[in-house]
Amino acid sequence: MTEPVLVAVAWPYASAKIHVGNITGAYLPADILARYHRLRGRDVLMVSGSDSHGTPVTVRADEEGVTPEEVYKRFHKDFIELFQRLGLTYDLFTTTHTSNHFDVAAKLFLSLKENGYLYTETSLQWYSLAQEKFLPDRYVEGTCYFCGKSGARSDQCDNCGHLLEAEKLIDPKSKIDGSTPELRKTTHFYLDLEKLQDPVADFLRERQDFWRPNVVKQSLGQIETEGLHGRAITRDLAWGIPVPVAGWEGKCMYVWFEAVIGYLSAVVEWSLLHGEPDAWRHWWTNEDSRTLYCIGKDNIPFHAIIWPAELIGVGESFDAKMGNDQPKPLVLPYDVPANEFMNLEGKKLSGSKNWAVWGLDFLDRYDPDPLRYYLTVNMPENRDTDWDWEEFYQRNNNELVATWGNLANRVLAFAYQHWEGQVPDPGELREGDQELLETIKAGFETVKGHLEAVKLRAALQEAMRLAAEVNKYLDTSAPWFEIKENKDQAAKSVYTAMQAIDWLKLILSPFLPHTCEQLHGYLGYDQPIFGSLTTREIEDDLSTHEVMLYEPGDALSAGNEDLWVPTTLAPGAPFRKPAPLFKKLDAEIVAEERARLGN
RNA sequence: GGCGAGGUAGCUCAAUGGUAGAGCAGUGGACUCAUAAGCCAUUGGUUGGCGGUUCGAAUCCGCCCCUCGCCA
Repeated sequence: MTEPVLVAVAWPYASAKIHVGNITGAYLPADILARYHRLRGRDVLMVSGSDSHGTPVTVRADEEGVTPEEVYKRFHKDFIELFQRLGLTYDLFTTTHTSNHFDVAAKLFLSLKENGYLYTETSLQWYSLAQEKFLPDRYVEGTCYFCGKSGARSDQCDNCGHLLEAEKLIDPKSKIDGSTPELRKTTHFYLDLEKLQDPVADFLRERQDFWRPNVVKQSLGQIETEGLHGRAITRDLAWGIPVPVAGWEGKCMYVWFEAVIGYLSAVVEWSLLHGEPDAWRHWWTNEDSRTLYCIGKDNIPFHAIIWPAELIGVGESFDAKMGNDQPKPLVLPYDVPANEFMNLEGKKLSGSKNWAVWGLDFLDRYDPDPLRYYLTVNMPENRDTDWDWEEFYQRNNNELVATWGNLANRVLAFAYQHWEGQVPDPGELREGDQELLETIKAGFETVKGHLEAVKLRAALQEAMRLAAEVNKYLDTSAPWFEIKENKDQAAKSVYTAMQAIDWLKLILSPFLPHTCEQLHGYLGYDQPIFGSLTTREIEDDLSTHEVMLYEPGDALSAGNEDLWVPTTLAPGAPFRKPAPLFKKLDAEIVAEERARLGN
């Protein structure tokens, strides 16, 4: 066992399709990091799942006349298909609707309760007489008593911006069926964030030097100016995890409280599926464990404040409930590299207006690596970015195809033709050859530095810059001239370029896994770099659920060896006939794709 | 309203008090192994606005404008 790295990825909510903004915001950066750490030989576990509970799922189910379970499963199935096709190496992609997650969430809830971090409070909530259930604030609309505008939510008027007191709202109506709700008293559990404020602030201050400023400053700023206040963690709702306390039947844990617990429960489920029930402790109770949370900026407070607060409040109690005699506390987040948002052609993404590029739809027309490339060079790491079809087209053709794909193809095709599928023997390398190789070798260090700091754009740009260096080298040495005069000299040039490509293949593989694997095969390797993704149907006490699993298999990265090093390409070794790695796109796709938007 | 992030070349971004840079696009050139790809050269900026501190400000301070997120 080596250094544990837990890549914890945002849980997609199971009532909306996934678009490119979701992918670049959280899922893709997670996979790039996971694959990088796999290459480093670390014990990587990347987990997530469908966030399957809560009111929006039940509302959709009612509209369609099906059960909430059917709704979540439909979206869940699509998530798995998308992630599999994109090559996102989730060691486990599961769902919150499993008996394991229910059990872990209950243990966590009870740990917080026993440790004195939960309290109860009674408040007034809207109750639908027609549906015989409570309604969340955002499902009740009425007329604003400040500006007189109709369509105001019961807690806030979007027109004038005033916060509203529910009982003063004029003519309240249920958004679901138009009936008139009434206010009723209800009691809920609250997480005592006030009590946890100081340790959470300390936790943030310890990390403020290396966390992204928008994550840490926002969180600390809020604590220092307003302080933290208790938040309700239960709801009057049937679709979710029952509150594990006698007399609380009919109430469930609130989704934002329960879904983040998935980062823990998914690791427990992975351990159970692999027949090592205690394995989860390697990532969760090991002080050397590094946990990285890949999320979008809308989720910052949950991951930088509330989830750490839950973990601090739980202390050693969860481990004790899992049956360990010498229980340890749970590991707090090492980093929360939250991304900003991606817009589309200058406007905010909107699912309801179909102003979006949907993941599965994209993959029906294009390959996964061009998507991964464009989403990485344009990743919203520091600010909001824009998906622009013209730019996608340009970057695909001018960068991915021209700089990198063409480099690999021109060198391997030339070598295959003139050396009959064997790596040329260069003999002694010339000064210029060695210089190029030193330049590319240095890339292992610079790209590593960027990846460790979670600067994925910079890492990929550096790798592409190195590919351009090889193109320059080829222009200078010009093996197509050398071969006419002296094949031995050409062998030196071609070998040097092949060696550089072999290294760049590894450096680029976290970003472009499909085509790098392909290139890896052309270069003559039989053992793949990475493992593969499979799905399985799991049956438990609650239901059945589909999971996606990453299986390292016999891949090079399956072991604990650090592969992030320049290896030597053996002269004389056989390699395979190459083919282009990427497709050049037609300029017409820009207009075609733009025409699809907003319909 | 409060807490934050961002605003630099046509586009995407870099530059933490010391001559504003890179990639792409644009323009010009020589070449041909390669997906008409690659290479060399080059045009292009009132750093959102106003004011202040400083010998010197994209950078520090104040006010304002715009975009985005969270909270109330």
